[in-house]
Amino acid sequence: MHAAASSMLLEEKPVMATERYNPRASEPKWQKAWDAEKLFETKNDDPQPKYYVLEMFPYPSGRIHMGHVRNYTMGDVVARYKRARGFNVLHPMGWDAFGLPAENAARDNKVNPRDWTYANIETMKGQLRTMGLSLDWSRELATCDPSYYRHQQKMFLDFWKSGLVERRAAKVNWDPVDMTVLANEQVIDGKGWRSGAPVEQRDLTQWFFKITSMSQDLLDGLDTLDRWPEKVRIMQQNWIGRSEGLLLRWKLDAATAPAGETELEVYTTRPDTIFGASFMAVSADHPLAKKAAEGNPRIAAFIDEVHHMGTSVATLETAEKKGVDTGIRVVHPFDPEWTLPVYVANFVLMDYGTGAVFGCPAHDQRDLDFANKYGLPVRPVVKPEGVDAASFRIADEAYSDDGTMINSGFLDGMSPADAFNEVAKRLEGTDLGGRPQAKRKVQFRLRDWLISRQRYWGCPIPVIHCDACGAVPVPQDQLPVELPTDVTFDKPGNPLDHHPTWKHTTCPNCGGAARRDTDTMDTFVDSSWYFARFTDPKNEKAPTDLAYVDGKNGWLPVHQYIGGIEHAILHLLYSRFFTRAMKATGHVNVVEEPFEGLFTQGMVVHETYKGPQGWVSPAELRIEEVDGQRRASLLSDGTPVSIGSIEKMSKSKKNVVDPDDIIASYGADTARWFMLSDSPPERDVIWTEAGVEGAHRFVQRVWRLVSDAVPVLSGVAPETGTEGDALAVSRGAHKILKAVGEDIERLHFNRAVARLYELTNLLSPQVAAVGEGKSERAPAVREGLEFLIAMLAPMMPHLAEECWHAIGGEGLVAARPWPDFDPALLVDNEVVLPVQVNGKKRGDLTIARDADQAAVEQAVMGLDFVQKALEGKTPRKIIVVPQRIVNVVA
RNA sequence: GCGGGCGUGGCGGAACUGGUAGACGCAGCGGACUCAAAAUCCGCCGUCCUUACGGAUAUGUCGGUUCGAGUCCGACCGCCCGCACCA
Repeated sequence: MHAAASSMLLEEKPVMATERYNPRASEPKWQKAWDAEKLFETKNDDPQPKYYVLEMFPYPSGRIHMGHVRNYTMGDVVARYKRARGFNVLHPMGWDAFGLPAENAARDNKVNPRDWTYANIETMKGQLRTMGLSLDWSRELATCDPSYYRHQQKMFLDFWKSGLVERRAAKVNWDPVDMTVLANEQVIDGKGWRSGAPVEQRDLTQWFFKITSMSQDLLDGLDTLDRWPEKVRIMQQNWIGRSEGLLLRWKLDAATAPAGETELEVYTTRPDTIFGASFMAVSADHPLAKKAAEGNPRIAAFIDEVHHMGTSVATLETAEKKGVDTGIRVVHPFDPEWTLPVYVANFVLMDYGTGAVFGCPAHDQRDLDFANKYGLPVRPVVKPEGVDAASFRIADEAYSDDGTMINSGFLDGMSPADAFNEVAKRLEGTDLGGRPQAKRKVQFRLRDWLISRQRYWGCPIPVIHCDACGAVPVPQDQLPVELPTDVTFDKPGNPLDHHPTWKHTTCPNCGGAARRDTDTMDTFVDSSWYFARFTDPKNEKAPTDLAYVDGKNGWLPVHQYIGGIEHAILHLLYSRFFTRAMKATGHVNVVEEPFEGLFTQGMVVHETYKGPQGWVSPAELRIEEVDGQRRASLLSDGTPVSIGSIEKMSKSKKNVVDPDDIIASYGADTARWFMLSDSPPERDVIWTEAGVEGAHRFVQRVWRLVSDAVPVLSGVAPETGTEGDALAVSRGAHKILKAVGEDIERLHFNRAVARLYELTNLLSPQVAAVGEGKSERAPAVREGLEFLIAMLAPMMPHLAEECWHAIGGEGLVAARPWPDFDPALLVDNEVVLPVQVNGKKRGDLTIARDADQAAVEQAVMGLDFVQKALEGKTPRKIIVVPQRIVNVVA
């Protein structure tokens, strides 16, 4: 048995007497049959109830991988199942086609990004077709197509008009070699991920979507998403990061204040600890810090140091709390005699709150570290319950839990929550410079969405810059602003900017010479509305058709969205924002939440192998078992290879299995079945050769079962059994039919798979029995077999068609309804009750289903094993849980 | 550090709202068929004691609630994921 089992199977010829199922012949045949019937083309005005199932669309990188196979198989099971259940199912597919890899390919291989992308789409589409997915290809879209992005440009302009778009200066990561902005993830240890050059913080004027204007709404909306994983909702909640606090202005001590400065505004969520304050800390970018640095080289040097501190996670994590005293002092709001120093500190962020905080060392770890370093006072103002106020001390660990106020004048004895309100109330009523000294403020962590990218292969921002008129929208009739095709990638920087003519145009306003915006949109914009576009993908007039996009006869929200957990925050949050923005601008009717149900599937993982020359792919090696130990060696020359840990399939570790190879050797159904077996869908699945072979064995087993059934069941009409073995068969089949339906509804595919194994195990001997002349049960067996085929259909659709055809079924299984179970068959007249004595199981009792307490008690006491276990004692009580269990307590 | 999740046979995993722990699959072992092998079919398969019948023990560890705990509660140990100076 070796990893490259494909070659073995390819040599196999159907020479045996028993005909094996041949997926290579069957699968294309049934795919053609579905296409010919246009079975999966969805009509918007079909009267049946709508069901929209969507898997996250792929980036056209060139080839599909096993993660796609898993994702799309799950979606396909749901789609086919719901279709069988009588829904008008929308199950579309498209391409997230803009992005940097196309530009890299263009630079490295001298191919046009468009050509590269469309060639990849062709390849991948062919691969997806071999999987036998029930997709409506007539709705296919690619985000790089002007017919798609023209509408995106229109919506950008609509959003702008509605105040949801803003152009402003922002600090960005600038790679001075590549001459482009980098995303935070692309900055590694303070250096550009590709150029390796130290990244600079630059102020650039950029376009933003004002997602923060919807912070509260995006947060509240999470509560309505009860079919989302808790985990994802919590991640989004933390990302939005709501906090309630106080904006509080401290008066500067006039003797120490720089000219023209009179106050310092801070944001705090702990105004209750105001009597524990011992210093102010401002960010290096704070105006007051800049003022203080004028004429003070020490402060200027410190600010400079902070600016050059790396931005990487590692740097921030280990960075010591540092600061420098500005010499400025502020006056405490409740004690004019009490002044506190103002520091510039490296741990204060300019873009959160006001860029300034008051430090309360006793109750905040950062402040405590800072205070201990600079010898600042540490005064506890909240004490835990049961601790003496006079002796309560804080050394190295700040106290941040609840308690009672101490050392705080008029706040003493209050709870921190009451103290918060008291301080807020008093300072809201105190005048400073003609305004209340404090104001309650809800603050969010969420930042506005910076969408400008200095890239070529993205959606052009439809704006013209005129020296006289400023930033002017491109008029409707000039949309789309299309990307030029004659671009070069040999210079660093933005090819759109380098293009000799593209950016030069005239101002739509004044007619004077003007320039196009050469930035393109973040590709997350493209994926923030594709699910809406699928509802009417050919519409040339508008992004969506209001009659079909949502509302009474519309598709949205997506009923079941399936994809990777890696999109838990950005893609899903952006889509939630975008849908709200579309509603605000009239592109959807009512929907705010685009995805009603969300499922995040686990990854496909595989063992890794390492030889003397580095990582080795599974296809290059052989695995044998020697004395219970698995050993790997190279196929080529037998060199031993060490078996490493199980990790996510990746090119760098070479632990990838190509879906094409698997489908070519085992067929799509085997790959699909394996993806659904064993592992719960939300968990990682380990791809193993043994597992695939197991799945393939089952395919053949089902085929054999049907082949055996053909001669004896062909002319038999299905019927539910009423007595004897026929009844037993029907009981089993109906029970499993019910369970599998429920499992699929809950996306518990692995359990559905286990039950289908059970049904196969149940039917095999029955088909044999019919063959041996026990024909009284034939109708029941026939019915069970039809159930099996119907239930296999969403998972292994080709095999199901072939089986259905073989037993003389009419039409296509894919077009048939899901069978109904008979609830009457699910209840037995007799039940087997486990009998416990003192909580330990001692045996079983078979008794009438409706036996009452007394009857059960009497029957139980008559059992030998109960008497034996009681050892002569009299039971104190007998607990009977109807149809469940009996427990005799002695 | 904060937040979330998970610990069940050799392995992946079942076990509904507390009610027979280990469904189903993989691997393994034994047998049938075969000249032989593959494929297939039948049987066994947590651990310990016992020839067997049967018994004891067992869901990371310790304790609790309960007639009864994999499931609920508390403490601890271990692993995984997310966030991370957000005042």
